[in-house]
Amino acid sequence: MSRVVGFIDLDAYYCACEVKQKPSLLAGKPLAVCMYETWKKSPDRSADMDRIVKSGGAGLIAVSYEARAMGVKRQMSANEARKACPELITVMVPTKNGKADLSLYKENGEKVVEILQEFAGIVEKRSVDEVALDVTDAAQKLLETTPKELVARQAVNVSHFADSEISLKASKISHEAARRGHEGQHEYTKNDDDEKNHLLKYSSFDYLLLAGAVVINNARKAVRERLGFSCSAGIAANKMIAKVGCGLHKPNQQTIVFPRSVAVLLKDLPLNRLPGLGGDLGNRISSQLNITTAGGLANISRSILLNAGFQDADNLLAAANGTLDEPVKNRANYKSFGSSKTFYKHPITNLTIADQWLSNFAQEIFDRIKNDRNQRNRAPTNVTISITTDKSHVTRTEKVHIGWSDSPQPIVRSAHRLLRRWAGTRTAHLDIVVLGLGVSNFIDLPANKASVMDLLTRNPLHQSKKPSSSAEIMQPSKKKRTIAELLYQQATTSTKKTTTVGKKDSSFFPSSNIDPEVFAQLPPEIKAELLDDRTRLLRQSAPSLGNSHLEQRQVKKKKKTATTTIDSFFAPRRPR
DNA sequence: TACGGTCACACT
DNA sequence: TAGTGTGAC
Repeated sequence: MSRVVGFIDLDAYYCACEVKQKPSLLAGKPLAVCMYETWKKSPDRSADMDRIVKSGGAGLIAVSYEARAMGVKRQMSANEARKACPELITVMVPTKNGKADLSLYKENGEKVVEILQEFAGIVEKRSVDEVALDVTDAAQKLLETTPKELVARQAVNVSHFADSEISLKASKISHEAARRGHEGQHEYTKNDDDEKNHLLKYSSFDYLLLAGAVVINNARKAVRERLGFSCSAGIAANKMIAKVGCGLHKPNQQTIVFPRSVAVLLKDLPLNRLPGLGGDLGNRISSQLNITTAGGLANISRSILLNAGFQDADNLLAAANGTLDEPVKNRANYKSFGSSKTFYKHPITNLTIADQWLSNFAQEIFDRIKNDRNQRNRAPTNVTISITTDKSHVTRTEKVHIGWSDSPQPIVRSAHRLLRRWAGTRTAHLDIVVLGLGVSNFIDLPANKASVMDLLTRNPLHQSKKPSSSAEIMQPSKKKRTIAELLYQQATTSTKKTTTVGKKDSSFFPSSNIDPEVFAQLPPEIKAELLDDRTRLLRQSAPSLGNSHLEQRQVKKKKKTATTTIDSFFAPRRPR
């Protein structure tokens, strides 16, 4: 069953966030946001401070359309950019605790998603500035209440069409040129081509797309009016084509791709503008099969693709034909949070410094967790550190119990433990060039903080088996402790006796105040987690056998055996 | 001499 | 599962 998908991309988003901070200074100006100088120690600058820098600054991470028009490119450094465009205003990214602080952009991005959720049943947050919406239902409703001719007229008034001359011209230019800006990138003005299009006969699905375009336009208008952000959009029968359509006219414009226009749109579209083919895979396809466009790929037979070693031939062809139909995911928030920093010029050499940074990261991440937890009653269960040296890039993960804990300590301790797991016996010259920390694997929490603590905490005054009222359990005989604290105590006070893990539940917490009966009733995965924590903590007190030298791997250098399939966002998971 | 900091996901 | 690698913004 065909869907109506809108793909929304916020225009020069980081710049727009900065304009929102200081409109009188920045609105309408050629503007770029640059990185802080990662190698220098300088005072933090919070989001609300004046962060305009007249010299210095690292690479650009966002460029306003005004600046793009004057030749400023994203891969420039701030100094290069000012040279190319003397009137350019460069704003440095906010910093906190000695690293970039992207919360200004993240928080605004979440507000955008909240607004968009009013307009679509299914909302997929794809990045800080991109959202895909399934607006099929909303479009249908609109058609039920409004004459279709009127809907079509409204849509035509605010939309481009993918098969207009100007759209097709935009489809032919390169990936990089599309970013630089082109003729199609100006505020919408009506053109005869689109009017002509309107005179064509619409199919019933065309009307649905037109209705979707009206919905998307309303959504964009709401974002602009309430938050001040302009955005561009594509409307099509699937996510991938909606994204391609979105790129045809920017900023602050939207483009409809009718099914009949898909082939002509893709015919001369550079191959690397197909999502997922912008990197190695696209390059390999291009060079091995001697093609440069999506249309060219569409003409290659499946067997030739397979013979050339592209196992994902079916999806590649579906992408090239515009029929790849990955549904819009119902996910409006992140699946993981992370924090990282490069130390290129001054690599981290010892555990103490690394510990400090990890603690910083943990605090930042924990702030996000608390916020997220209050809104969504969920918490992560995995902690991962990521370490890059000259020679290697590795990650190390372990389980963590956070729950409703009010302290970042569980994350800090995990991070420090993982660091040592990586470092092994080596204590000097760690040479860490990039250090990162992340949390993932969110689980839903019981809505009520008290209830979980009550469940897991034995209260000697109330041993009865009948379920206690919360009023009863809310009067603890002594201060309740978190699971982490209990486990920690357990581990550190326990003798080195060997325990058969997993054999008899009730013997596991002899000196803790977790009620064994309660523990026995816990879901198996929670049990396992607690037991894992415990054994790990016990193990921690034993001398660790450094094995980092065995774990080191050569940094991958442009292996041609990359197996990545076309953009995982768009490609259906292959059956296994 | 240096794409910064985060994301999601496929594969094994 | 934990870990590696790619791709994208």
